[in-house]
Amino acid sequence: MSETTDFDIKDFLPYLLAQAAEQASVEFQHFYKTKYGMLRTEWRVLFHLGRYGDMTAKDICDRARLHKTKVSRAVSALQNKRFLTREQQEKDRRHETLCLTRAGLRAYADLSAEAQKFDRKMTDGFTAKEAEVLRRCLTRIAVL
Amino acid sequence: MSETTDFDIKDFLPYLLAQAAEQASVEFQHFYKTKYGMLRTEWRVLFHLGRYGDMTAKDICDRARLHKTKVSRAVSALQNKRFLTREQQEKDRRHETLCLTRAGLRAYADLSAEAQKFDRKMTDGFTAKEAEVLRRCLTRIAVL
DNA sequence: ACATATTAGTTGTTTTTGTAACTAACAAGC
DNA sequence: GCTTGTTAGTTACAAAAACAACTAATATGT
Repeated sequence: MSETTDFDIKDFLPYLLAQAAEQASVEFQHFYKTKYGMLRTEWRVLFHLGRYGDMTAKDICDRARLHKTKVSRAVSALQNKRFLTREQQEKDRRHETLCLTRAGLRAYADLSAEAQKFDRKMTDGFTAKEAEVLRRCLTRIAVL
Repeated sequence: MSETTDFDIKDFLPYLLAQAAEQASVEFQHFYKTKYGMLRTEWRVLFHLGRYGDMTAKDICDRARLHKTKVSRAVSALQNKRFLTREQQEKDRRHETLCLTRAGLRAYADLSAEAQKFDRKMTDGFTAKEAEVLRRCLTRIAVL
């Protein structure tokens, strides 16, 4: 405990990241949780399908960097909520294309709009330059 | 899906924050998990005691913004690992002062040093200005 | 053609978390 | 002094995440 001078926890980047991420997550989950009873993974799967078009569960795993079990369960949940349907591909029956239903598309449009609003509100407090640096640094740390 | 133009998921700050935090967490957990078999909350509790001195579980809850049940379990786990002891206060027997043992202090010194190294390595890729902006933005978002 | 390996996806089991209900100790009002 | 309220901390139970083992379909090597 001698040479380890004064290293405050608020100087520790992983801690700052965790706290900031947690705060943002808790605030935004209001929208998909209370309004649609969705879990975070469900919201992400919905977003991917809505934004990037129909794809298989595997595609979502790769793009969203989610584990296949998480996606599998999120897909089932979204299906139970009638937000998507599955279509088995003929040439390879292991693949199922996931398609948003009318209701799924509506939920996506709503939540996506809220997300944009939320994002704007978050960056509001910063200058354009700061927001740009923040995004760039985060993208780099996240190895996206 | 019409007016909701092109809002990429990588433009969504909560997503970026979650991915960056996850990445940092996974990388750093190597130290406390593989070396000491600790969970993240245990590492945080250990850090607080090592850095800010003996205190009660309640103090840690407040400082670290952790729920009391999480802290309670982390304290038990650290006690089982012989990293801390509890001392009931005489004037108020509800309070227990948590004290790191010799082994606990050693683990703290080690992990704290690793944390500093890790933090430096993380910010290495950025300019001083960028790192400063990043920390300031995160601190603000985390409402610390 | 057939054994072996891969791939997409699901299911089951174990950890970890979150939430609520609980105990024990103290404080305050009257 | 005794009811009521508050605080520190634990425990029990439910929700969610992590991990491993599994099925079914296809691909590959010989």
